[in-house]
Amino acid sequence: MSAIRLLVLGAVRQHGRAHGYQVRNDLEYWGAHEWSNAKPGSIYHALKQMAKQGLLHAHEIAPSTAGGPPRTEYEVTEKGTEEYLTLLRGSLTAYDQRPDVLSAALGFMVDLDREEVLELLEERVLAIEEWRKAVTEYYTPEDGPEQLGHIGEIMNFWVTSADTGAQWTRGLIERIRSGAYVFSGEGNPFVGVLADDEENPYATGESHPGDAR
Amino acid sequence: MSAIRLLVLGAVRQHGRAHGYQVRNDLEYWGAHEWSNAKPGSIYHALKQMAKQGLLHAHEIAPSTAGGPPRTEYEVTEKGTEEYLTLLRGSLTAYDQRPDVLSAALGFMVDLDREEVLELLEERVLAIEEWRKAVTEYYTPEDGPEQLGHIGEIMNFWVTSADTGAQWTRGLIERIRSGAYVFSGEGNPFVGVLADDEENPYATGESHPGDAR
DNA sequence: GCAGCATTAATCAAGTTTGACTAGGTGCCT
DNA sequence: AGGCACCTAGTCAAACTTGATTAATGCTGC
Repeated sequence: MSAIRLLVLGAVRQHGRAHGYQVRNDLEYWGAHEWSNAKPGSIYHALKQMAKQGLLHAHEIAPSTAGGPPRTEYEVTEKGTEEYLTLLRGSLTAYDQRPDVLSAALGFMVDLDREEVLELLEERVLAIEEWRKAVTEYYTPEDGPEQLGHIGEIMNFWVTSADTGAQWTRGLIERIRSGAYVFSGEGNPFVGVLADDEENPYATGESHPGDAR
Repeated sequence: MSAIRLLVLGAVRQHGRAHGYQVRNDLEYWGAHEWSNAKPGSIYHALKQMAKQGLLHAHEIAPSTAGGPPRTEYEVTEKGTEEYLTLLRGSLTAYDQRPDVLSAALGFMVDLDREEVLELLEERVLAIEEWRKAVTEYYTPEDGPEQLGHIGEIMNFWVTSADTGAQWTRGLIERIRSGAYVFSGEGNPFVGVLADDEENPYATGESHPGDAR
C-alpha cells in the first residue's frame, strides 16, 4: 500500500471540500512530490477510485473560476473518515520500510490524541524489534553468517535500517511526550494547507539534485 | 524504478539460461520476496517485457521435466548485459531512498571490479550529502524551522535517514577497501543460485511477523 | 490402480502508477 | 491587436503490480 490514499484523504479533509488541483497543490506544498508517488495521475485516480468506493462524495461543480476545465469537488464521507483514521493509525504503527508511508502519517498524526499517538509509536518500536529478530533468525545459516558472503551485506543493511528506524522513533516519542506539537483536542491546531488566494512559497521550480526517482 | 528488472536480469545471468520458475526460486532464496516486489506476476511480466525489448532472448522449450505447463527459457542478450550493468551501477550510486533497489544492487555488486564499486559508493555518499543539503535548504522557512510545527518531523525523518544511509555506506566502503568479499576478476566467485536439484533451505513457509506489506 | 493432494509453472483480471498530453483562460509585451 | 508564455485543471494510454486462479504432472496411501 502506498501513501497516496492517506495523503489525498488527509488533504481533502483539511479543506472540508476540495477539488483535485487543490489537493495536488497542498501535496506539493508539503513537499510530498519529492518523497511520495503523488503525481497528478495518481491523485486524480485516487479521488475517483475513492469516490467510487464511497469514501469521498463527489459534487459536480460549475466551470472553474480561474481557467481550465470544469472541476469536481470532493468531500470526505463518514466511511472515508473511518478509512482515514484506520490508514493513519496503521501507518504510524507498522514498519513497512517505505519512508513515504511514515512521512505521510507524520504529517497527519496531530489528528489523533497525544496519548494515542504515543501508544501507536510504542507499538511501532515493538514491531521493528520483532521484525529485526525474525530477519536475523531466518537469514542466518547454521554455519554462521560468514557463509553468506557479500549477500550478508543485504541483511546487514536491513538490520541497520531497522535499528536506526527504532532509534529515531524513540526520539520522536520523547519529543512528543515532553509536550511538543499541538494534538487533537489541545486548542487551535496547526494548519498546513494553502488558502485559496495564497501562493505556494515552495512552488515547483526545477527539480532538485539527487532526485533519483 | 523498482528493483525487479535488476533482480530478474541478474538472476537469469547467473544461470546463463533460466525459466521463470527458476528466477522466482532464486529470488526467494535471496529473501527478495521479503524486501522487494518480486511477486510471480511481476517476475513473469518483467521477463516478457524485457524479451520484447530485446534484453532477453526467449527460447521456446519443451514441456517441463517436472510437472506443470511447458516453460520458456530466457537468456540475457548483449543489450541485456549492457542494461544490467547500467542498472547495477545506477542503483549503487543513486540515493532514491527505496531500500529494495540498493538491496538488489548489493547482491550483484561483485559482478563489478572492486575499484569500480568503491568509486560508485563514494559517489553515492556524495549524492546523499547533496540531497540532504537540497532538502534542508528547500524546506527551511525564513523564520526558522520551528515555524513548521509537527511538519518539521517529516524533514527531520528524511534528514536522519540520509545521514544514517551515508554512514552505513561509509562502513561498507571501509569493509570492501580492506579486502572483504570476492569481486569480478578475483578468482572463483561466490555463487548465490540454487542448482537444479538443490532444495531451498529458506523455502517460504508462513510469512514472518512484522511483514506489513 | 486410482482418488486426492502437493508441486511446478504460468496466466489473468483488476487495480495502480507514470509521464506525457490537452485545452481553456489570463496577463503581459510590443 | 496579436501573439506568446504561463497557469489551471484534468485526461489518457501504456506500463506495472497484485493476488487469485488455472493447468499439467507426479506421488502416496489404500
